[in-house]
Amino acid sequence: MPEGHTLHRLATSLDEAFGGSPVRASSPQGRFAESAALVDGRVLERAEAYGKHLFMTFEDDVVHVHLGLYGRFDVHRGVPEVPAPVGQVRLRLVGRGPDGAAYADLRGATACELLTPAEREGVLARLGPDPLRADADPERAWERIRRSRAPVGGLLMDQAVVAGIGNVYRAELLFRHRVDPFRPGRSLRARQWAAMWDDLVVLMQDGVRTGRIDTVRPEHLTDAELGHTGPRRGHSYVYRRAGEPCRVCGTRVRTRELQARNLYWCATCQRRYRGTA
DNA sequence: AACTAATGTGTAG
DNA sequence: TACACCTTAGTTA
Repeated sequence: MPEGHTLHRLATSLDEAFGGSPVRASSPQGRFAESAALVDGRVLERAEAYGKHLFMTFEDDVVHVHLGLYGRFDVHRGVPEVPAPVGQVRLRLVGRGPDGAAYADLRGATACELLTPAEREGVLARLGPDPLRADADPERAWERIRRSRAPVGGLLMDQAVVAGIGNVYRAELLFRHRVDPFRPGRSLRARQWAAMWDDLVVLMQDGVRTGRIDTVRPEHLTDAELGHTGPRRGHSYVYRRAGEPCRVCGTRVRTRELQARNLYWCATCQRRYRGTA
């Protein structure tokens, strides 16, 4: 589930479980063993997320994690005893908080590496504004979008334009604003981008709160969906709904590969752009 | 039990 | 554009 909201959730969770205290770090799977040994027993000062990147700071050593497509970092707090690792655990952190023992297991990540603070800045320099950070400047994203001939559906996935958007937020944001994903960035208007950004901030903050991506307004949910209680996947307008009827107009949702990722959209609600920009 | 697809990114060609 | 990475949830048999 790793889009930006997942990483921000994770940073908070790691901070609460281990922040400010010494942690034991190890790599049961072995691929991060040397680096884990370097931070083992030291104080985790803080964990923070920028877009889909996670940084855990131990003085001048920064553990940089990127979950990629299928990585997970599961944090367990208040356990009576820390269990033996199950499966391929790249990095395990163990600590002790106010509510007992805590441990976290990282598996399947694309990146788990030790960086210097300067290298961390290098990673950050390649990222666009992150809607989940209070200091994010949507104008920086707009400057790229307004000058680009590339399809806006591709621009939104570019982490140098906006940091933290993935395939789900991309598809859903475009639908909610009735924007054709193939429209060139430069055909958008400033006011439209401002509205999309504001919406994205709310959607992603919701994602941080709930741990899922829910983008469908209540009036567009079925009675069955409204009545359903208990854990479930987030609802979407178009993401992974290829061939199903659009929740707004009933047209079958379409899908197509764009830059090696599955794009979903409703060709009726997101009317084809025919401008000359 | 076997098989597929996946919320991502980097590299090679 | 293709695929390597390396894991799991969901589907099919």
